Amino acid sequence: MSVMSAGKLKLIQAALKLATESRSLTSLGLRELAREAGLNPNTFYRHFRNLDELGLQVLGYIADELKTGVRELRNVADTSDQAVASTVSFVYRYFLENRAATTVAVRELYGPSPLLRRALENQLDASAREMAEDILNLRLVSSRLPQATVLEISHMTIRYLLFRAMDYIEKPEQRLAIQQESERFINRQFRGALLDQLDAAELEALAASIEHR
Amino acid sequence: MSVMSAGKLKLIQAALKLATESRSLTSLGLRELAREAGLNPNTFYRHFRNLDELGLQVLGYIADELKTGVRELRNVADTSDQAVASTVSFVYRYFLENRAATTVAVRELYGPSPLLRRALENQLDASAREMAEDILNLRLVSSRLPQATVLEISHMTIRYLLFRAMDYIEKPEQRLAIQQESERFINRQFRGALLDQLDAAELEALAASIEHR
DNA sequence: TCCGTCGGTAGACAAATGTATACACCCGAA
DNA sequence: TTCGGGTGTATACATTTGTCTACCGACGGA
Repeated sequence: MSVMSAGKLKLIQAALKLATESRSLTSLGLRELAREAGLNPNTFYRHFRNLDELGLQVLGYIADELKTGVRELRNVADTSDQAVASTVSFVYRYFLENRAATTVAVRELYGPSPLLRRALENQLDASAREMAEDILNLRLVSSRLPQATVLEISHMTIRYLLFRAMDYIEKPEQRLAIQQESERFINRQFRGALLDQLDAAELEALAASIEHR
Repeated sequence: MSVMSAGKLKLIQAALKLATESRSLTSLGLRELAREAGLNPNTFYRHFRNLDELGLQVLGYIADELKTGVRELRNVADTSDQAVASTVSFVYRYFLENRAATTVAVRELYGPSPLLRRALENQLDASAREMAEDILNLRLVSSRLPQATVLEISHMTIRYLLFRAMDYIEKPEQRLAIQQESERFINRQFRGALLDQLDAAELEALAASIEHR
């Protein structure tokens, strides 16, 4: 994936552009693609067997883009006090910078091509596992929460943020609201889960801490 | 919408079928549609000006289907003790019975046509408002929760259930797990929100109730 | 120097698509 | 009975699509 001829790159970027602004990735035409890339239609065949293969390569391309973001995410969460707020802010800014990749991912996650869907699901699962690991390693939540619960909430959160990113991208005036709403989403999930785990003594301690506020 | 000639109905149902099993609604071809419906291509023009108009009418069609379900939903929640569990179960069974409409809704909610997206968003907003009303009227949650919070959680829940319905439909062996996971999702949201509202005294009461378990 | 592979182009083909015009049938109103 | 609108069909046409075969320049290794 790292070394790629100019034409192939042009085709992939053309696919991203068209998939974002007009159609779904699965319904792109070969000639339409070549036209957008400024290439001869037949050049397509030099790089891809068919349109499905192009779709997969596009997914690989955006996966690369998104992976670099997840790595940076770890650093952010590491150094931040308010991990949730800064993580949410970072994630959305990141989706915004990669709006084409984000849009394609959202559209194809439940789109018509089983191949692309599987690939995307695996990608999201991997991200959820990484997120859960980070949360556990950095002790961001009470150790009372079972690992499975943290993983489940990570799953939900990632999907939630991904879909909500579409609104974040397209409705600039709502960005702040979406960000805060997302923070509430995450906090409620973890607090609700924690509530299920606490015993009476811990609840009393919690009550005391509130009293001293 | 109620009275409709046979050919028009055939075309709409053909669109639903094709959109479910192969393509996105926005990428359907006029001839492909007529072929599936067993009609002459030109018959299309007797009922629709263009393909966008067909899309809108399909949305209206599935909105009708889904609305009847929401009404029944109220009755279920009314008579049930474990409102969350039975509601979730009902909603998923309902989506399963209307899998074509559900699939189309999921695909087009963030799809390429702004027209269809707006229409679907309005539909979901209306459902969320109805859900929030029901929750408040039936006193299903503590009155300490602000109305805005209930509405926000309703929004999130509806979107969550809608998207998760795709997996529910397509992965029969995971249905029970998805159902239980969805219940946890909803319960955590409400409990987490409640935790934010409680004062110290109420927390102690909660602790006492746990102790007596 | 030669030669093979890689990336790109040119031209051609059958097939499919959206759309226009014109024709045929049914059925209710005048 | 006649007439007109609603519904469906037949034919036709330009355009677009995917794909095939053939040609071309560049360039790296023998």
